[in-house]
Amino acid sequence: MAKSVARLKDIAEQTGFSVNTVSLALRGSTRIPDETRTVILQTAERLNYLPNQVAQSLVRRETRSVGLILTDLKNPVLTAVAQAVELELSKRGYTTLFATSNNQLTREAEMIETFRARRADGMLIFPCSHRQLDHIRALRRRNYPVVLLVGDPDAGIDAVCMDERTGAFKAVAHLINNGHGKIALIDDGAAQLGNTEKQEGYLRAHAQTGTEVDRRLMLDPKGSSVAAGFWAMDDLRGRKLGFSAVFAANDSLALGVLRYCAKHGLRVPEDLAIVGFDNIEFGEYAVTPMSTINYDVPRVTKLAIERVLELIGATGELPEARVTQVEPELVVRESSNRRYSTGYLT
Amino acid sequence: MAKSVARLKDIAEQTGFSVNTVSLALRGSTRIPDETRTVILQTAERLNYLPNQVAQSLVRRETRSVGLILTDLKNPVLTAVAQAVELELSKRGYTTLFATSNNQLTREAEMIETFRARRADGMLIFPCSHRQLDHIRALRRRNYPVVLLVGDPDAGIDAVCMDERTGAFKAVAHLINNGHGKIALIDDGAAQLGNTEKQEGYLRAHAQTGTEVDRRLMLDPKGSSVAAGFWAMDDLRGRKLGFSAVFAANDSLALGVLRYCAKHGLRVPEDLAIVGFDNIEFGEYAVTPMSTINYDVPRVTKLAIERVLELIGATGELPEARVTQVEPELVVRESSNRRYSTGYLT
DNA sequence: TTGCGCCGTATTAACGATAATACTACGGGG
DNA sequence: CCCCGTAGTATTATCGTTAATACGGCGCAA
Repeated sequence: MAKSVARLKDIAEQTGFSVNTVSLALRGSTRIPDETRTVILQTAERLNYLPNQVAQSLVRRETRSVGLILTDLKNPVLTAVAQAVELELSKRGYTTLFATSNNQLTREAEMIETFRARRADGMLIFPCSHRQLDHIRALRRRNYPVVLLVGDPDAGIDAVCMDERTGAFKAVAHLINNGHGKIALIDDGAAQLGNTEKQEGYLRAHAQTGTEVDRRLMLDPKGSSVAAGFWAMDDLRGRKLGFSAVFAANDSLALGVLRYCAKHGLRVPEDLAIVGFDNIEFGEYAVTPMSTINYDVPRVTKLAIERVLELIGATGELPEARVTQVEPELVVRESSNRRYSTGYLT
Repeated sequence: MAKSVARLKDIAEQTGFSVNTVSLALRGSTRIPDETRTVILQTAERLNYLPNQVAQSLVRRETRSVGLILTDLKNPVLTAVAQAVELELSKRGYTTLFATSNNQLTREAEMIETFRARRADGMLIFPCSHRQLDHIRALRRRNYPVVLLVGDPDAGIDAVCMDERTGAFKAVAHLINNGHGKIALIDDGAAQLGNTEKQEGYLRAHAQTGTEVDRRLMLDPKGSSVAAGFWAMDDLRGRKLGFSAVFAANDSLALGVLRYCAKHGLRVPEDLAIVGFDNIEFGEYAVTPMSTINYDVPRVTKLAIERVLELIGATGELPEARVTQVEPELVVRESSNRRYSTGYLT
């Protein structure tokens, strides 16, 4: 805390009024005549007075702060969420407390406790597992305002998120419609953390079109960096199963696949079609512009913040949990804009 | 703030001890016998007690929080800084208050005031202008611990940062050594905000090698997105000045240039050599891997946090401001790994 | 038996603000 | 001429915690 800052008491002493009068004057009470107010305001200005929000929080029993817990900032779309959340909250007079869980459940739980101790008025959480939510459910049960940024409709926790299942469905259906029969899936998280939404979309697209799934084409890249995508592609080719398209769970992975193709002389989309997820700028401006599923950051952010502020404003018991899933759009670019024609990769 | 949480008083009432005894017991004082402590701990557990950090902050006169103000999260390197800072601070028991200035000086000043009102123990700031620092200097003069993440050695404010001047120098010298004589500079910020470090490095490299500078090859892309790089390149080519290399102030811009080349059939590095800045993964794994200047995120983060905690820990007057510049390394990849041989672009 | 020390716990006063209530002087009405 | 309302300001309690000090009782030594 800054070494020695002016308090109401200091202004009181300098002006000869009581602490309470100073407080009232600074807050613009009508009970204080203009003359008195002017003296007080000038003194406050001179002393560079700024109300101590810690003390205010204590007495008002609200901190006007919201905790934001993300898994990781390597994914530019999470970054965009972080920035949008901060901007929107600050417009409404809230400060953002920020943390990343690094996809570790224990750290996620720790950060939740930290924010609870700091009495954040509410929290926005991108949980690392979409299934293991007991610690968060417990929070909600104690009437703590929480909004998740991924949605399990049955979790009993508020959520605002992209409908990943539908997004993945659209991506894979698009590939199938373009004549692809053997489509690889590069998706992390499904295995350890149970984040299976995209996988489910992938499977459902196959099912609805009567396309057979080769489960050996489904691969967990262990991470979601560009490098992970590169090595996932390397791994897939090593399996010699033949495939003509890849759906990657995010654009970083997809760009890794693209880089692999460039390095090994595979043409995109002629030899391999690629669709990513998130619609980051690096995909749009890749040397082969990347087809993808758009993540509607502004909309998700806006709805999530509105919801959490609604919960914060609720008196007594929290209202029933509500899950809002935003329908994602397919964005077709060069990396998948052709009907399948050449042979399967081997 | 969560609706109704257990307080020391609640534990006191349930156990029959006084508030103070409970407080001492929970903090592990030796004056409390084990028997008493056990009862109190169990009750605390049962009531899901968590100390109210707001109250603690008030009485301890420190919040154990640090404000982090960045310009923008579109640049992945700033993102990486944000994540590293948060992780490192949380290891040391500090919470990160987070804000972005969107490169607006007024918003930067606002966020500083917000954090000051919240009594953040210190601040780490990526200022939007490296020159207009009066508002920050004023903070420091009032003994507020601040560390900048860009360094002006003469600003009288602590700073830990990459030596951008030297970085730019290395990049441009590398291009000149490879035989390039006409090198474009794509660098935002220099014009409006006075962030001229990279430009200075660019000029110095020319001066030291006796290479003439054509100032018409220096361009402000107005922004630092991939798109901005793309259009900057478009603009440059429209000038018909002839040039064989580009140094871009960050990798996003450089990737935009790369995309432009792909779209217009220019080979990289044969027709155009490109060097970026920051060393982001998307550059490393671009279809033509991008030469760049490495931004040593872990080192900058570590030093900056150490310094701000040092300032926070200082008693009385703050020590003399100290500016630490980390020497950046040139990373040569495919986008510039050839001696200049073909003709100037026109 | 008296007194001293110490152990365990309670009481009181901060921290910096807000909020409810209490005073004081002045003016107007009965 | 006195009482009452009100404008302007002060006093006091409160938020949830920590810190300094106070207190009561017991054991032990003189």
